[in-house]
Amino acid sequence: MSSTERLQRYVADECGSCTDEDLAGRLAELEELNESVGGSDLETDIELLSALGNETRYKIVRMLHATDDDELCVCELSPLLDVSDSAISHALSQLTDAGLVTRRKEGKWRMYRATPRANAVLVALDGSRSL
Amino acid sequence: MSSTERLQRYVADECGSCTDEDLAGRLAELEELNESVGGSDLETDIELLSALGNETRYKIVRMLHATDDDELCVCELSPLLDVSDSAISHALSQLTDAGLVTRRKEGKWRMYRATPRANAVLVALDGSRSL
DNA sequence: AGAACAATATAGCAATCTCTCAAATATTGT
DNA sequence: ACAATATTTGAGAGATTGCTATATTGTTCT
Repeated sequence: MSSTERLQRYVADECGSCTDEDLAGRLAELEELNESVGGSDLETDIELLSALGNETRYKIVRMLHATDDDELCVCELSPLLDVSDSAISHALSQLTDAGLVTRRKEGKWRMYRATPRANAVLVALDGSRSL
Repeated sequence: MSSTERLQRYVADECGSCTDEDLAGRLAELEELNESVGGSDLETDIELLSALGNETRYKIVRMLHATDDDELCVCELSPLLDVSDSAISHALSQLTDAGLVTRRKEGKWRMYRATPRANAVLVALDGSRSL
């Protein structure tokens, strides 16, 4: 069974009396929808979301977002996260790749900071909780 | 090596001349930070983010967000996603659990709709892309 | 230069995820 | 009731993830 056969049945169902042009129009609409979604930002967004969608990484970004000092070093994150330093470093690396944090050298310490985009997403999460 | 030893060295480093009270204060600050992060919304947020952080599911929510009709049925999503109907159904189920979509029966068709929260997160992603 | 230390990179393993296939459920039309 | 159809559910295979342990890099201090 072709995938579009069911769709045609559905459109016909919905539309009641519907010409073939209507069907074609609906198919074109859906195709357009599909193209609008498959934009170049898709991969970037998914990388961001899946990076944030993990307890260790989410907590890190939350802490960076919430701290008064704007930035924290690994040595400050470590005592608050029940994973190894190695895991924290991995997490920070992935968060950096995803555009959620930035890194700065300070002597032998590395300072991490949440990006504006990370802050925007967290604010949206907080603001949409009661919707 | 205790985890807090390194932190104490760091705080001492940063602070220059620092009393033990200062060290204790900083530790208390970090502990407070940690508690503020570990709130009850943590699991919900992570479920939402990891649900969105997958190509199939992200595309579904994007399409539901973008469509003029506000809702779509599986038969409309199917032709646009290179996975089986079964996979789409699994994806929709997970998105429902995560609070990103809602379901409505319409005869033998099931209509899906993005939730306000899903829309808010997508808007935040779009709005923060250029930051 | 060498020791100590902060952080990162590599390797490997266990757990989880994501898909497909097959079977089940629910609804409509005959 | 039966057949057809739309979707869901359950099971299982292969890919991916997330961690730890170990080795390595880069920095500071003596």
